[in-house]
Amino acid sequence: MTFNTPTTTVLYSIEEAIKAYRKLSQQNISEHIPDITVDQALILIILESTGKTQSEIADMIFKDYASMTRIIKLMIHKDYLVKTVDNDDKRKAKLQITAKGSTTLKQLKPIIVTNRVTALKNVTNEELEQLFKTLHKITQNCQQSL
Amino acid sequence: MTFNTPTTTVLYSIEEAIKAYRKLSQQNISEHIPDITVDQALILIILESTGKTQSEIADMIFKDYASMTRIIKLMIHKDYLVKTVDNDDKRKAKLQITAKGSTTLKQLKPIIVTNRVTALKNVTNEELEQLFKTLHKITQNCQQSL
DNA sequence: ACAAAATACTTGATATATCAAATATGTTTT
DNA sequence: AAAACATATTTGATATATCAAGTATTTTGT
Repeated sequence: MTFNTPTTTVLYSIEEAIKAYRKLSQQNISEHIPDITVDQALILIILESTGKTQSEIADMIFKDYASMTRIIKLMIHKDYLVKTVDNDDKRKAKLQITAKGSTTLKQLKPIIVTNRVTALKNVTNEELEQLFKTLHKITQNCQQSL
Repeated sequence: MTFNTPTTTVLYSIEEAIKAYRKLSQQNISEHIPDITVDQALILIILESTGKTQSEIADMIFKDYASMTRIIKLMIHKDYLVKTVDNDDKRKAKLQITAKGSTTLKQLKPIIVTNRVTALKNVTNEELEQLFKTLHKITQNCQQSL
């Protein structure tokens, strides 16, 4: 069991890649929509297609529920969302996209597509599939030993 | 240019994998050393082998300089590090590991090795190499278009 | 029906992330 | 040598991450 420098491990490369992608994404989003973050954009997109609850969305984008509460609060304050109580289960929050949120969503989509294309330039389908597989293996390994 | 749900892209899988790994790492570290974070552990390891400045370490572990200042401040407060002014260049900070830091480092190393082994269980060398290559490509793609 | 447990979300405290502006020291220009 | 610029770090403001504890609703067990 030799001890490699942390910067030489593949887990470091994973971190590096995701940070680079986040930076690119945020920058391109901010150029057009100055007051929204990558994660807030994600939340808008998820809300558009599904009627998920706050916690379900949090799980989808790997956020803590506490963080989620605060992010949602800011999005409401910026008039991207409105929040009402779900009458079928009053514990649940019903989140809806506002008109401003809808307009923003339209602007966001092509930017996000471009970001993905940029990030995955010259990455073949085989590479992508392999990447998926290996990452999934790593994720499973980590989750199983908890 | 179709718009895929964000959760179906490989960039999502990258995020998922790194979050799972961070959670595993933090949990295993906390079991033995309750008051240190994964990143603080990394800083100790980097400081042990090199005489890097604060900013250089920040670059290595993808931290903002402002964050770095605060992390270091906490590590000093917890008696893992001491900080003095570099006499050759008084702008620079000289960081040194304390006795407590040294002891902690000894405890940390096997934990970190185990975490890596756990995360990469059943991942072949070919897969690892391929993973490195593809991630590097993605990182380059993102950085070049900034 | 009622207490206990579970679920969905919130709040508080503290750490970290990020951007912009500030400070202090070094280097270069003229 | 003074001004202009560059580098290393810090500080302030705000957002987010994380853990623990709290509140408000269901749901379950008996």
